[in-house]
Amino acid sequence: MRKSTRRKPSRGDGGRERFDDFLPHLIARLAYQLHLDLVEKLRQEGINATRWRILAVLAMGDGITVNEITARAMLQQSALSRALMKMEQERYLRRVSGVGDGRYVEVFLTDKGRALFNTLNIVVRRRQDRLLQGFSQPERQAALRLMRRLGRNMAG
Amino acid sequence: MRKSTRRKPSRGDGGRERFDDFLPHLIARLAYQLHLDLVEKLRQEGINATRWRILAVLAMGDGITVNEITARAMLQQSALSRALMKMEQERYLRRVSGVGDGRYVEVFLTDKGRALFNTLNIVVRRRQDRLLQGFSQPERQAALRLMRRLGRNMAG
DNA sequence: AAGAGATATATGAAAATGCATATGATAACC
DNA sequence: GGTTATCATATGCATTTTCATATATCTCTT
Repeated sequence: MRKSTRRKPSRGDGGRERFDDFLPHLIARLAYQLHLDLVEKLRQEGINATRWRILAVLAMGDGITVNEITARAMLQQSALSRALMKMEQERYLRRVSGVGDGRYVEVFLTDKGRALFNTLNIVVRRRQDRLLQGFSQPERQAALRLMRRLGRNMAG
Repeated sequence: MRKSTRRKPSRGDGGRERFDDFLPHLIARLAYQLHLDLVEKLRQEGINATRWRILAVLAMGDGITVNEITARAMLQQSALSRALMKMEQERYLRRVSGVGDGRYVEVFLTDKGRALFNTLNIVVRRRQDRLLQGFSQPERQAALRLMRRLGRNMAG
C-alpha cells in the first residue's frame, strides 16, 4: 500500500456547533481541568478527591451533620455515608450520635484528620496560584464576584 | 427527656477556613450545580450526561477519532470506548475503522443521533440563559473572556 | 522485511457512584 | 399514648468509572 494513503483521520467538517461561546461548557471544562490537577496532586499524598473534600469541609467547621457535609462537599449522601465510615475506621474523624436529637450524627475531625488537612492544604492552595497567574488583585476580586454571581443564578 | 435539650447540631465553630474566597472551590461548586441541572434535564429525555457530551462533541464536527472525543468530552478513554459501543448498538452513531490507518476509529453521528442532539440541544441551551440571567451583553462577553483566560492558565 | 517502539483502542477487574429503599429515630397529630 | 408523618443515615444492587494491561496497527530502523 502506498504511504500516502495512510493518514490520521481529519477533524471533520470544522463544526457547525461551537463550544467556545457556550458558558456552561467552558465552566465544565475548567472544572474538569482543575479536578484532574487536584486528583494528581492528592494522589501523591495517597488520598482521593472525595476524601479531600470531606476533610476540607470539616476543617471549615466541624461538628456538623452528614447532610450538611453533603451539600458543602458536593457529594451524594450515600457516597458520603460510605466515605465517612472508612475515614472513621482510619481515625481521621469521629462521629457522635446527636446529643439532643438522635436522628442526627455530628462529625468531627480528629487531630490526625486535621493534620492531614493541613498537609494537603498547602499543596492544594498552589492550584489557585496557577489558576490566577497573571491576574491583578482587582482582577482576582472580579473573578470571585463573577463566580458568586453565577452561582446565585443557578441556586435561585 | 426535656424538649429543650433536643436540638439540631449547630454548624461548628464558624469556620477557621473559608471556601467563599477560594476560586477553585467556587468553580467546582458552580460546575456541580450546572451538572445537576443538566442531568435532570436530560433524565427527562432518557439520556445521561456522558452520552450527551458525546453527542454534543460529535455534532460539533464528526468523523473524529476516539482520542479526540476523549479530550473534548472530558471523559476517560476507557469509559468513552464503552459508551461508544453501546451508542453504536443503539444506532446513534457509526464507528468506521480508520481508512488509511487501521489503529484509528472514526466516529460519525447517524441521522438518529443527530436528531437526538437537536432535540436535546434546545433544552440544554436554556441552561445558559438561566446562568446568565441579569447579565448585560458586555458582562456576558467579560464572563466568557474570563473563563477562557482561566482555562488557558490551567492548560498551559 | 523482521523486529523494536509507538500509538490507538478495547477489555478485565476493582472501586466508586447513583438510585431506590430500608432502618432507626423523632416529631406531630388525633 | 399510639399511629402516622418526617427526617437522617445506611445499605443492596445495578451501572459507571478507573486503572492497568492487552491487542491491534502502524512507523522506523537496520
